[in-house]
Amino acid sequence: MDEPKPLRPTSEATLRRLPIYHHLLQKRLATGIKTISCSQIAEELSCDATQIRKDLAVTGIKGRPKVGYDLAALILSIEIFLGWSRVRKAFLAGAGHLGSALLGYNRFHHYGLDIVAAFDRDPDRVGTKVHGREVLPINKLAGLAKRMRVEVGIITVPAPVAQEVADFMVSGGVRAIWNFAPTKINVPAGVIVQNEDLYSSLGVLLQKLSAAHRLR
Amino acid sequence: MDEPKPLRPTSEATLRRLPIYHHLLQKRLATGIKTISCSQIAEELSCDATQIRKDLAVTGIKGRPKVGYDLAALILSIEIFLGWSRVRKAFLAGAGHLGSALLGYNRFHHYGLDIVAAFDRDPDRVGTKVHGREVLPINKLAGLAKRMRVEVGIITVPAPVAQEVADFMVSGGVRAIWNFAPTKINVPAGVIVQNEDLYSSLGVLLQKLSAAHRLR
DNA sequence: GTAGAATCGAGAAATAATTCTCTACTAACA
DNA sequence: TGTTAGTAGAGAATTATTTCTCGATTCTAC
Repeated sequence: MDEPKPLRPTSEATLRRLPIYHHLLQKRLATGIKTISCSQIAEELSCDATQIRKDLAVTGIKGRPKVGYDLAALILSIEIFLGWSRVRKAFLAGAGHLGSALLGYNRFHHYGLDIVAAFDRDPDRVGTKVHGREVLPINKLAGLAKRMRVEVGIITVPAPVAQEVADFMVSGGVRAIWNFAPTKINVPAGVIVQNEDLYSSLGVLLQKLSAAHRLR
Repeated sequence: MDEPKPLRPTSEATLRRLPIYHHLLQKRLATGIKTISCSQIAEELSCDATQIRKDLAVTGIKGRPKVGYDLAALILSIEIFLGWSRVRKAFLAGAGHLGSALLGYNRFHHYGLDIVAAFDRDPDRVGTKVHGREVLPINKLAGLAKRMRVEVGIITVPAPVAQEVADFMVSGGVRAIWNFAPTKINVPAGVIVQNEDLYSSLGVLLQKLSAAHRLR
């Protein structure tokens, strides 16, 4: 079980598809089947079988001709590759609507993430509980992150204060930031930022809708 | 002001970047400046100026050498291209944590979307109000969508019921679906689906974090 | 005016991603 | 014990995307 040693990092497109396969595979595992082939996955997701084969290859899994992959082994292989097998502690900053929704996702720990505390600047929110986690004042974030060795930060504050919050996280030793604020945040080299801009998705959706209108 | 006539549809990568430029441009507009160049945007977002120039070109905007683009015109050009200038009605299905959070976004109508009603299957939720919108029973969705000429559907229900909800939306004449459920939904040709899988984003983030660990 | 610096825009080159093709292997079946 | 059909895996070909290069344009300063 030697780790794949990628000279170049895996492409973002592949990384985004792996969780989609994972969802499907788990659904299939529940039905009791033991193996699955790329052609079957491709059929189900209406995409190309070769692409799936290449995607799965990055996780280091080996399949057998005429049979496919061992389902349980494949799921595990994806989980290990994506880093879901080791649960990492996360702090969430911004206990508004979206932040609360994320705190309500109680399956994140199956996907490698444990949101251990929430932070907010609003004194009315501080001290309340959201889905079982107490909301702490934002100025405690950096110190606590360092003490608790928190690796991941989640930003759900408004855009104008996102950079400030990111700076707190970085100074607390956070190594990866999941940024839901629609703004660029600057971090030192080595800190990973994953932007999650709802307006970008909405833009894609509505542009396609507009383009479809235009064609008729 | 002739529309750009793309032989091929604009790439998803470009569509995703346009809203990011839009955010920055609006921030700059507030400072009172009148024009902006690709090099300035590139500097701010730490990316390539040529890429920005090509991205902006798809909207049909024209710039002037040595000056750049007229800021207000550029913002408008992006908004028109993305379909944000015409507000479309949307129904949201699934008034749970995430659904409520989306209903709380009160700026969507600036981005071409007006969520006019929410639907849910849970009788305890039906009849309550979430951020000013009454929650209606899911079996009314299709009929109302047709009557109100709703064009967009937002799915924030659990994965196992996502397909069923999508079918309701399609039968109600919805032409584009924003799917937050981590599962594939099947729709007839011509209906646009934009998947928004949080677990995919999380996968990207955590894999990069794991890979960074492995390198040390 | 004229020179120089900055920028757009278009096409070429380089890079990355996807899809195609072929070979070798495995299981089921006659 | 062949024979056949289905599949993984590797590499080639194709396609898409990003980056580079260069000429044309326009503003600023002298």
